[in-house]
Amino acid sequence: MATMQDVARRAQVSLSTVSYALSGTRPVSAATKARIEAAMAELGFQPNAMARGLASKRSRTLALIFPAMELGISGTVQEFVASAATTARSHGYHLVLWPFPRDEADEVRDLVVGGMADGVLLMEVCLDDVRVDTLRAAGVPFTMIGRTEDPDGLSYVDIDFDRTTEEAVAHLTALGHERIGFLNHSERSRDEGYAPTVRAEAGYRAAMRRRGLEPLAVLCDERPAAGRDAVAHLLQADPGLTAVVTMNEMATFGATVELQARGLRVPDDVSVLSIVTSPGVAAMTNPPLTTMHAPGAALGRLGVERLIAAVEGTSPTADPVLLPCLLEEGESTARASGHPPGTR
Amino acid sequence: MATMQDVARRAQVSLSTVSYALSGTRPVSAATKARIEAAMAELGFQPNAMARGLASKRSRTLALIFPAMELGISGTVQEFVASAATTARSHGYHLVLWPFPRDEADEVRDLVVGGMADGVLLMEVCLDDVRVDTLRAAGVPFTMIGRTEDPDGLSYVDIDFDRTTEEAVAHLTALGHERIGFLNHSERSRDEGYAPTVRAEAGYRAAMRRRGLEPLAVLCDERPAAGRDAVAHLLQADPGLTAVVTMNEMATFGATVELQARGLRVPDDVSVLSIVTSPGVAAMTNPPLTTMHAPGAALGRLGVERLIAAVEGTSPTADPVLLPCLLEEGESTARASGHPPGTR
DNA sequence: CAATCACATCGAAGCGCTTCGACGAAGCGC
DNA sequence: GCGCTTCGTCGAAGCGCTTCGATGTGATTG
Repeated sequence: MATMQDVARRAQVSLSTVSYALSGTRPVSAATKARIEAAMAELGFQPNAMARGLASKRSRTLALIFPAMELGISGTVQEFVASAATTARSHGYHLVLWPFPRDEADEVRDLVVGGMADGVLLMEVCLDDVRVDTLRAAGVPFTMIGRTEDPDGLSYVDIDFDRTTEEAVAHLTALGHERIGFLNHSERSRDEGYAPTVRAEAGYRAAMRRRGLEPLAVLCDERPAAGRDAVAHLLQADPGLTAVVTMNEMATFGATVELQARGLRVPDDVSVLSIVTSPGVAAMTNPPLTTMHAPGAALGRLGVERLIAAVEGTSPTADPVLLPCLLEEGESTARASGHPPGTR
Repeated sequence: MATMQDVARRAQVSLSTVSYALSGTRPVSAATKARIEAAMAELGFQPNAMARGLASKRSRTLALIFPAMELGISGTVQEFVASAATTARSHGYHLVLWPFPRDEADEVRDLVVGGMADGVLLMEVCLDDVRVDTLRAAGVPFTMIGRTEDPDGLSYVDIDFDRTTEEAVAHLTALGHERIGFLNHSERSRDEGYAPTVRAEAGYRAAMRRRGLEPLAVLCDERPAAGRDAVAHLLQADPGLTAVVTMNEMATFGATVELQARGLRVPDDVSVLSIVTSPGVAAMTNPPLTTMHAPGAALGRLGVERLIAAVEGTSPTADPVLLPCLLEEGESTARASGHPPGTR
């Protein structure tokens, strides 16, 4: 490959001038710059990332750590990745996804210590996450997507589960619903400290209590069949249920089927509101779901911006961000039917 | 951070000896090596990847290019990634996922030209893929997951669609089925040159014809509702259908529902065989699907091994690999019912 | 018109590592 | 006891870039 030296010779300037022309670090006259650019084009010059990284002590690469093997990659994550990659690029960074099991915190740290990445975006953060401690101890710049139990002083972006569940319940009560169930993620996810499972249920319970309503929540595996069972449980606990908030896409598929199998029409008899939903999921059921979809793209952009701020050490520490999911009207929620509760 | 020079001083050896101790390129006495290792541990030494890369002209990184924003990341891809990452690591490489839209072939090339990666794993290769031409022209080592229309001379690993569809049809005919439909991916995927859509249908048709059976295939969007419509079409075209081979997970969910909605029991009246399936999908329907699941893990391992061979230039060009999907008995296929065709 | 000042450019010193040739000290056969 | 090889180690030369201080050149000023 052509080196900068080759370009310099060809453009009849010194090596350093080529560097300045490329980086804009110092002024270069228009004529010189034009010659340099011509030389680069003729030689098909491509700067060597390693040499650049060694000299500048920056790789201009951000590592998005994702535990590929452990949890599914949902549509939300895709929106997130696409937006994060675009944002990184517009700031002159590469965004790469680096697969690491959650327990390999040291390896993640060494990526940055060894100079392969300038900073780390941590996905699937759980309430108590070793990686956070390791990275903090090593002074590695990082931003969490999600947050630990006590994220004070850390850089993060996350879904605002309190507000999302509050708005979900508000949407349903505005339609006259009072007996509203909650279909959560799995018990396993909760036991592993998966934060959404915990935070969303807490938010839902609070939202119900604030209105003097009785919360009714079930955990449920991420399978359609489990969703059917979960609906059965909910209806057994309260046969007068008129609405369900779900935060479990696979289970939601089963849930709507089970409701219909029991002769309960959606939304005429029971409303279904799917929260923290991936794009495209709404269209997958019949009727199309009313959803509150996760702000994946916004989180991707904001997460990268925060990480870059941390890497470049410009802003002291940008404030954390909490974004609610956004309501998107489908056809699975409607005004509560007139049935007095429990008489159906 | 501590440098190799620091380690050398502390261990009272020269810099080069440290390097040899670390790489094993030249023999180092046990005593010296022990001192060096102690020094490294005390200093928390972590070699600088950029310096190493600059000096050795190798990044020891492989880039898995994936068009994140365009197609979903299925369970198969996850198996694939996990296995590829593990294999890469066991050979001393990092595997990173690099999100690039399919049309940014130049950027992909520049990753390697610029030294950020030593080679490229190309996912979601379609029949006519610009990236392949660009990479080949630049002499960049790469291996395809999938293959172009005419992949001669290129390094690739792929699903053996001919054998998979042949075995799918064989499985069903062995059960006495003769009227077997095929539920394919979407028309859009075919128009974009998505290879599986084309190859699987061709394989299915050939397998049917070999047996003197009439093929009946439909394209179908990747949504459950579309799967329901597709089944309706198939049954309209041949009301005597007793089995369906599906290669479209989302549509398969809808397909089983539609069959049951029409009073056709699975598998008693109609068998469903889902091919090129992700792990875990089988359990998502009722009854659990009989599947032929995609050999994601094997492809990941083999793909990385081939790429490393190309990068290191050891083997001339490892032979391409084609692997069939593996049959996994579920409860959605059974012996054809006794109905004379069309009399149901 | 000498002193001053931007501006554009250059040369050289690293960044932290790999790798090559060289070299001293043993160990060997004869 | 001599040359010879082998083993373990060292010093130095880069890899291709960024960046700092220095320098030359006109234009600007009192």
